[in-house]
Amino acid sequence: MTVWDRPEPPPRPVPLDRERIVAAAIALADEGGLEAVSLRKVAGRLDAGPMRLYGYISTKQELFDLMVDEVQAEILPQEQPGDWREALRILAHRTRQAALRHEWLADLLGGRPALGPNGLAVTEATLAALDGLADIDTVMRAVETVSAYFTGAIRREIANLRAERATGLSKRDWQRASGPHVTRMLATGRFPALAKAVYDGTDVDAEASFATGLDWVLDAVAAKLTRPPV
Amino acid sequence: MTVWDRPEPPPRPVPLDRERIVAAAIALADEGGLEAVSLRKVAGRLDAGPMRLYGYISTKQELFDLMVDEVQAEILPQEQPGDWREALRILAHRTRQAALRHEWLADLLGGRPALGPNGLAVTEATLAALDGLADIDTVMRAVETVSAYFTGAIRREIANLRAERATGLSKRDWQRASGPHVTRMLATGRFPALAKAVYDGTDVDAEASFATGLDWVLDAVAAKLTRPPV
DNA sequence: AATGAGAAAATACAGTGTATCGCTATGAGA
DNA sequence: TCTCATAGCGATACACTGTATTTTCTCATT
Repeated sequence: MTVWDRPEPPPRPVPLDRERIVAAAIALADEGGLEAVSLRKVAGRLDAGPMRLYGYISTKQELFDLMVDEVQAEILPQEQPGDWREALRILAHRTRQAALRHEWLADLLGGRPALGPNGLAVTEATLAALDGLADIDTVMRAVETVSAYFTGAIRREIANLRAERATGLSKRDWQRASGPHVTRMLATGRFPALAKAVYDGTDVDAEASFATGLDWVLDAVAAKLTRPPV
Repeated sequence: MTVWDRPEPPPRPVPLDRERIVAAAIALADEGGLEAVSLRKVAGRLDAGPMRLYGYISTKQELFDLMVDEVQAEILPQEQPGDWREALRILAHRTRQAALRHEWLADLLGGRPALGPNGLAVTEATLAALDGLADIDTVMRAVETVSAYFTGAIRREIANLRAERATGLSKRDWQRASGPHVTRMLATGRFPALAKAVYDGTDVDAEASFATGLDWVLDAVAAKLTRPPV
């Protein structure tokens, strides 16, 4: 019996692992946002049935956790610079850049504790930057404060970016002229400070604004680090 | 023909308005989190069919927007204190308290621009606190920085709170002993700074931690306000 | 060759957001 | 008082979701 007579063996299912699953999910999210990620579509990209995924994750939320952890690998800088301030600044900016590459990250940022290997590594890097410069509690407070800032700032930035994209207008134009509701509200005179900000404020670009706020927060941290370390 | 002969008129549908819809949605979210809010359930609480809601909102996302705006009314303080620092501190704390009352707020905070009447009022109050103390751009940067901080901090606090609740353990105990994964990771020695923080750090309560970080950020703002106002 | 175990697939279910569509009750006009 | 247009409402429908359960199949072992 030659090869030609024997039928081909039935197609074995392509092997799966978390890495491939997460990669597919990230690709979907990059293309269509978080809500484009469904277990069926993820599995579909891997030529598998949806239930197949449940061997690797036990809930969709866990898939999101894996996605976040995967992206946090992009955040880790190659090498740690000496200056604590530079280290924190870099971490913050890299997080921001990751969120600009993967906008869905903004929806997940800060939503759950990041306990994956890369998440822990990011936390480690953050703490390490300040290690020894003050007592542990001060260091922890500093880390929490800085990361609360950039988490919040990134979320707001992405939120605004989406709003601008949805209306097709720059934030200023939209507030100033074309957002009928906002315009009307400002016209009521009930929001004088806001009106002043909208009409007289300079339209500074997002990155600069992020960097400025970050510097302020880092200034605050610097001031607290002057106390003697333990 | 007496009243008794005449049949009752057919039951008129109970009138609806956004206020009642939003109240029902908030009640559901308070009880079961954001994912307990479905248009069917909201409508059900009002003895209406799901499609009825589409006369008042055109998308579920809009319902969320209305919910957020409603809760922001709780944030507005009754009267504005004279000191800008006190004003910002109060706004931050009231936001935090609102999020503790309505944990789902943490999921929505910063997710979309808050353009509802109460959202605008909160922004106005925040800007007004700093009005005249510096040039507009500095004031805006200050407002953005402070609110980025407390947005991020609140989100993290709620995220941790949920994690603790899910495991039934305090954050420290959970990290220190019972979270097998974290324990194992720390034992690898790859996260020395993190291990030190977990084992040697003091377990300060969430409100104090929030307040401390907030004070630091306010210090930073204070330092920038010293420049001459316009 | 039969059997057992394990993985994958198919099916199923309860629920979701939203589009569409006929009905019906209501108020305006005669 | 009757008729008619219309707006609002309910029902129905659709495509899709996350996940439980059941069925089928493949392979290694006896």
